[in-house]
Amino acid sequence: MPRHSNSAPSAANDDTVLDAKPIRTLSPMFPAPSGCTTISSSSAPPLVYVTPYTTFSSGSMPGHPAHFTPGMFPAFANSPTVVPHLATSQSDRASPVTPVPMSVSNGAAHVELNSNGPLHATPLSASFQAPPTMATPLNVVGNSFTSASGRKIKQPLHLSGYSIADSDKEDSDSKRSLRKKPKKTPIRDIVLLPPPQDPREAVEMILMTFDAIRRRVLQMDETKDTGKRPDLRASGLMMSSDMRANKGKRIGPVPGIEIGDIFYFRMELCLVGLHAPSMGGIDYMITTHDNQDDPVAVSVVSAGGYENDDDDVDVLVYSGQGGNSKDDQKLERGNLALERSLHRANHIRVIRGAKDLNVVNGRIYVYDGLYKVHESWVEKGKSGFKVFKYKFIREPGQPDGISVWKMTQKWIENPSSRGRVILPDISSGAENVPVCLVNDVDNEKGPSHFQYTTKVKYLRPISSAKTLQGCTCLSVCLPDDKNCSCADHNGGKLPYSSSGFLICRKRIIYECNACCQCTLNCRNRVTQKGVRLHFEIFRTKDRGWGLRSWDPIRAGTFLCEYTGEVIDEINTNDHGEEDDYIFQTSHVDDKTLKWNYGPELLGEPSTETASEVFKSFPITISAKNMGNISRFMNHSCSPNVFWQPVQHDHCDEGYPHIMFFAIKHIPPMTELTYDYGTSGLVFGRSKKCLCESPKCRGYFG
DNA sequence: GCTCGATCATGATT
DNA sequence: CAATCATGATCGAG
Repeated sequence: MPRHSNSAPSAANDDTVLDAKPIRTLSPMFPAPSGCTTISSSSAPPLVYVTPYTTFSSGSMPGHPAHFTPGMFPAFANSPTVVPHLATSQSDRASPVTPVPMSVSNGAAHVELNSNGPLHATPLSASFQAPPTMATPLNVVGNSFTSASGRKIKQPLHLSGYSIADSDKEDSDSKRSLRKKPKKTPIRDIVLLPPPQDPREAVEMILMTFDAIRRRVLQMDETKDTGKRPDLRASGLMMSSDMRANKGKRIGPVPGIEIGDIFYFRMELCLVGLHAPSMGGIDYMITTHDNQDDPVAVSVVSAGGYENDDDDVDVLVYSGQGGNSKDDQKLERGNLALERSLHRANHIRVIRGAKDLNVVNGRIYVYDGLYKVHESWVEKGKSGFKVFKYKFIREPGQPDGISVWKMTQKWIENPSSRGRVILPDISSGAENVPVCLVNDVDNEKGPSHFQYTTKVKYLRPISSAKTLQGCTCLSVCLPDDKNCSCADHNGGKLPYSSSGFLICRKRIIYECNACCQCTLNCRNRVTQKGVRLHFEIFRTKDRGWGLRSWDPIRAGTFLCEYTGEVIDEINTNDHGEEDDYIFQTSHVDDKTLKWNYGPELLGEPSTETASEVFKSFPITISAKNMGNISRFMNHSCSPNVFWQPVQHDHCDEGYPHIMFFAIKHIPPMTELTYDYGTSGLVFGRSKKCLCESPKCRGYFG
């Protein structure tokens, strides 16, 4: 039961209108009886929400300094042309084919209505008020707003290498010179990628780019004392380039974000429009109601920083902000917004923090869907000061969120608690971690027989003119060691972060080998140590068996190797059936290419062009008769896994190890898929694709 | 040598 | 603007 179907909209996304039935009084906060709430009839207005996919009124979209053209970015040279879908309504623009900046194309303009008339959504610090006409959507993303907000812009890292000839006239010098505030980073120096039409694609691209920059900054900064916080460096660069999705606050679901999505940094939540404050736990917006400002909460992050109990997955008791155990909390800011949300009964997004021991800081954020505040009260905290408490209850009918995470955590602690198990370890102890075989779907008893192997079986002894060479690093290879020949071999830098995440896709990664002086603890030995995650082979609805993980997986994490028999040619069996377990390096998809993006945004020239990096290798592997968990990984045109050639025990560069890594953060229990690619003109070998991706090519293999 | 908490300094956003 | 359920580094305990 994968929760993330590529095509099926979640129940929450259909939720365009807030239900008006919960009626509550404006129960006074002071004094409040501890632990109880007053419910009585009320005239509290229902809050109706219109999805942000309303059309833009002509001219409401401000001029945007960032232009891109298809093909400007190398890897998009053969991508479909970006459709300038606002061109018709933007006929007064200088250029009729100005593509839409990402943050605007995702539809940040929205309006809220209630039975009493329009309820205008106004950003907190917006200095303008839109005319209160019902028909006009209020655009909260205007450039004038963002520029006038006066936020401190950090100069980005050196940006060069690309230029955009087309400079905007709207943001003229005269306009700019009037402003005293620090001006926004000139975006024209950065090439923005075309915003994908699909909101999910847009969100994924933002997160992927963020993490690519973050990893690269981390790698660069390791040798210096300066420059901490790669997450902030990456997000600052992206924010100043307006590379973000779903800008502008909104109530309810965020396009492209699905329940269960996981995040590793608060800034990721900000970049995709899920939760704006970089530290604050409560995000709220000012609405107007009866000509009065009325704050309502839109999202909260429950990261366990306050004294909360978290036993029930559908209930969240959230503490108000402020006080800091040194003072009474006050009914202001977020606390006031939550109180107002109680009465307005609007949906609030909840992002739950959870412990993940695979991560250094041990924290992960899970989007858990929409909740409503059902009660509030005041109690004395441990320090004796007043603390606001808000009881959130999860709206029914939504896909499982944090409950999936809690379930898999239990299984990891005690694998026997996993039900519907056919085989507790399909590898029979060959892998470091047992691999469950399960079937939640039908009565199939398991895949047909094969020999489980963690090693590749070569046709003949691997021959190479060169012999293995090793580094002379003692103990472990260090990032600043100029004498490390292995770092040298990888282009001067160690290819993995200190915690073992791949930093950038390369044609081949060279890990330390048997000839190296360093120990097995060396960070340049990742894939050679084998499987680290809790995988399970599971029965899919309609695609046979598949692979997924109990652990949440961070982008860049090594998953497993494609093992099997190296073969010369693809054989059919006695019955003329094709070998369904072939791996070839024939095709690399867009998303894998994009994985390397980011360093370009840092001003680094692309060192290797796509054609060099992704030139195919002669190796063909069949996992039909023998193999490992990789043989169960299905194809998808929107994959979450890619392959990366790695060398660590021989030098024959035509026959590298094929290692799989996570493209993006992958929630537990999400099916792992990679792009099988197309073997070109081999008719008859193509199979109908069932991946349900909006970008599905329709066939593969 | 580790892991785990507590504490601290430095933060970006609205 | 100042407040904020971040981060990562550092230090000490176990």
